[in-house]
Amino acid sequence: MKPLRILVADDHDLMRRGIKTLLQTHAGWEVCGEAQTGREAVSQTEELKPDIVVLDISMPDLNGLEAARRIRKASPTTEVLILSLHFSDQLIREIVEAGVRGYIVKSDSDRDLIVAVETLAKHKPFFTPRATEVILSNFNNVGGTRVEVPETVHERLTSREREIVQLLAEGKSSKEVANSLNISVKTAETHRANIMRKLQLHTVSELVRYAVRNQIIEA
Amino acid sequence: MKPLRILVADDHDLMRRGIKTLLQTHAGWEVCGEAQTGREAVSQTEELKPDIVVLDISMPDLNGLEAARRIRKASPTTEVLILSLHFSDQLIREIVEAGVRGYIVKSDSDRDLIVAVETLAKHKPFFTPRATEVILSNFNNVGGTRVEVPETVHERLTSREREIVQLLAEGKSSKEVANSLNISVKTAETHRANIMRKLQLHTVSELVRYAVRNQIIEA
DNA sequence: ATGCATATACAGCGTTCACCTGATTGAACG
DNA sequence: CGTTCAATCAGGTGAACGCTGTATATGCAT
Repeated sequence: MKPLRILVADDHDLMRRGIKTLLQTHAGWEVCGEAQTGREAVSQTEELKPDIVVLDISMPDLNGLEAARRIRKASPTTEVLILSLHFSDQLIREIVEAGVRGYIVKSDSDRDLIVAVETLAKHKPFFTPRATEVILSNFNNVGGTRVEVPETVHERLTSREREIVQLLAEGKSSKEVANSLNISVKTAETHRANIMRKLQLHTVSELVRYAVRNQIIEA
Repeated sequence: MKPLRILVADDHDLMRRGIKTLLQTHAGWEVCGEAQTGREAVSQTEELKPDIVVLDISMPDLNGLEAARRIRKASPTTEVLILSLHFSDQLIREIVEAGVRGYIVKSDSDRDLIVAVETLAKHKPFFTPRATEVILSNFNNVGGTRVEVPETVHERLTSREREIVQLLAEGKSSKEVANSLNISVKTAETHRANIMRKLQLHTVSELVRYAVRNQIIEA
């Protein structure tokens, strides 16, 4: 039984070493190389031909997403596991399009990392339930008129809803939104509820942070 | 020779496990506990009385900076090592003021972590050259003309209030804050009102943006 | 020691808001 | 011509919120 060979790419030394140590405690797994940038990850992959590449998304020189695209193109049998700091709908969509078949965030447990690598070793995809939800909701849109622009979940909002997202994120109550738009409070509340459901948010706080991340408003 | 006892606090499971593994490979060091939030870190510190606490700066419930303040106050002989994702001048000033004597960023090498812990174990401060520069430049300014105080209104909040700011910004209602802190809803509401008055804010939205700007929470 | 300010904690009361479960209209689309 | 969806609106309920006022402990300066 030859060992499973893994390449670890993360610009944070501490993180990289931690992941390396974690993986190496697993019997039959070997960390065959390390990289600190996306560019290094690509060249190391070509050189070492690992079975699996663990890629942090935020790396200098060449980010993890672009690195993943090149790795998948140059070496389609190499599986890629993307690590990101925060959960991101947009990112999931992009990595799936890039042919990546594994995604976890750093707050996921170390068990998830192990299971993800195990799964990818069998050339099967691994996504956490939360990520799967995003992929599924996106899958539903594929049948329709697909524009070439990668749309975020944000695009699924109607124009009216996007308008209201901003007002809410700016701190307006439903009543104030209603006054601003000359509609009834009830209508504003319905829009608000629809927005929250579509974006899977539950509090104003989350809405504000969403709006800041998506540059709808500034912090 | 009794072992050096270390508490590791980081909300990212992978990171925490990585750090733990790294530290434990060092002879004579023992990770006596782990925490996922600042609040856990404080209570674990009081309970376990570790020699050193390694604190990630961005944690839910109670951030690393505020946790450090409390740890230093409650247990002055316990050394604190702050871990942050990105280098930040402002953060360095704040942690130094909080009596923290060690600071590294996650892109520093694992050697730095080891050396930092070694140094703190001798109750000596550890800062990377880059951090030292910031501290020095700040020291120089103290005597001279201190260019406009970037001191936020934040300073005027009490420790309890800062704690509540974070919970509110994370999306908790007054009721949930009350439950988290085991106080009555009325008290939570009073704190909330005092915070809003002191910071001259009027909506949750403004509070969230304030918290994001001041790195109390992340967007 | 004796005030005085402050941090922390709590309550009543009235207003407002958010959330839930509905409905209706009109436009687009095949 | 039926379906889907965007946009509009309502009633009812429970919770949140703002305001005013109180209580206790602590620390600090006079």
